[in-house]
Amino acid sequence: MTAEILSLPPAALHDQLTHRLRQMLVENQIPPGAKLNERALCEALHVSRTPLREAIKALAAEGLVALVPNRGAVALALTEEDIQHTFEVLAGLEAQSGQLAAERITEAELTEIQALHFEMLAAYTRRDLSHYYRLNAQIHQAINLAAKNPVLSATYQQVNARLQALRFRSNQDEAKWGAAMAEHSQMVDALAARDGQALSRILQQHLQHKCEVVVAQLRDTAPLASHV
Amino acid sequence: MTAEILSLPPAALHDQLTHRLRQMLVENQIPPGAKLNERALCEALHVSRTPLREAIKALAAEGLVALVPNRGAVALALTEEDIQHTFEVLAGLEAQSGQLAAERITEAELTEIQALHFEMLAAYTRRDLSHYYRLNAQIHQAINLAAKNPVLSATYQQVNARLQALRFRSNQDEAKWGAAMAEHSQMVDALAARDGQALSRILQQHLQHKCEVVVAQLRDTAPLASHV
DNA sequence: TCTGGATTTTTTGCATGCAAAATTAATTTG
DNA sequence: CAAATTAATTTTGCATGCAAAAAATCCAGA
Repeated sequence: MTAEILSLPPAALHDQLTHRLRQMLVENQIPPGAKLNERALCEALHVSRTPLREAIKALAAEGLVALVPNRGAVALALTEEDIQHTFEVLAGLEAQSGQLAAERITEAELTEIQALHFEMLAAYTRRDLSHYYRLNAQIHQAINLAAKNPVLSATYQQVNARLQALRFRSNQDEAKWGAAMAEHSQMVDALAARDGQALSRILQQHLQHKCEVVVAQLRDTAPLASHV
Repeated sequence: MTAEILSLPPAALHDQLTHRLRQMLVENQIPPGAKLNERALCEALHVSRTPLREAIKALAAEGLVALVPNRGAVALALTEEDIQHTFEVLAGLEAQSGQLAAERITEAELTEIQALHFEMLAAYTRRDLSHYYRLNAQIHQAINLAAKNPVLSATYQQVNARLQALRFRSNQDEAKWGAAMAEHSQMVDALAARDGQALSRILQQHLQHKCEVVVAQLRDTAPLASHV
């Protein structure tokens, strides 16, 4: 299984760097608005500037960093408007995923999603935010894969990555959390019933609510940092 | 209006190259499957390899070229399946654009789209394919802009670019063309009525039909090239 | 102490150089 | 003569070097 992978040449350096930097951005190791200093990153990652710069250009095309002429790259810093626009697109992509997944999902895939859902219920019951988030992401990912459209998956991933950095610090309040959990239950029911319309609607709502949570949190925390 | 643009420093070389190469790919000056030879492109575009390679990495992130380890980049060559997946995503994005445009379009924007529609009717009547295509693209673009979501527009553009190369050589038959024109009339009506649901449905159908035309054409022409 | 401007330092952007891999050509061998 | 090696050429991938732009520092003068 891994034999062919081992026989392949190791991924090109610029590709490894793209992944590594993307991870750093998504995990907030490089916070929004921070400058990407080439020399510093080169030393930290033990590479020369050429492949690093290539990776940065790729991430710029993905929308994770912004290029400022003669001033290098800056980690994506979303305004409240940007966040709403991005969630709106993501909601559309998830709605479509849901629609298609309902049509194309296999029994095995459905079973796995149901299992993940129960795991998430357990994490919710324990108020284990970390596991909850991981399972949440896995479920959305699974629905996406069930739509059987790699282009849709790739597009979804790309847009979603821009929001990951935000959600890392989002721990919602009790009421919202319960509502999100309820929506997830509805999602699984709709999937089991192969009701694409319903699933689509629920996902759209779900993302809308998630957007509200994120924006609310931003309003709570941003003012503290604004006078720095 | 252009004053501030003129005062800005000229766009970075790698950025210019990204645009230039994207154009070459979209206009089929670099045909699908063709290798992007760095030396050749450097000489043709009078630049060194560094900014060229950066541009190629950006286009790879956009999905317009594929990177093959140690073998450089290859212009995107879509299989029939890829085309269907891509059209499916594009249809979803346009459907969302239509939905939002119906809610957010201004009178002025609607008027302009109606004007473009009549221009397109004229081009259709003259069987002027070139103008027809340009106006068609402009109308879809205008609907997209009317949705007032820059993230949606950017995502749409990126996915659409992958299909542009195909549509350049697509001149559909009479019946299909008439049907497409009829769909466009329905689109304008739905927009005027601010009926997002209807517009969304029509756009989805419209893209579905366009996909069928492109795939049919591919089946007609591809076998001729397959024994080369 | 604060401001304005010149100078130094840093940083970015691009060109070039070199080694490894891949491709092509040449040569050998059955 | 064809298949298989081997050698030569090309091409990619990465590191380094250099110039222009930006940022930081320093310093004079109010």
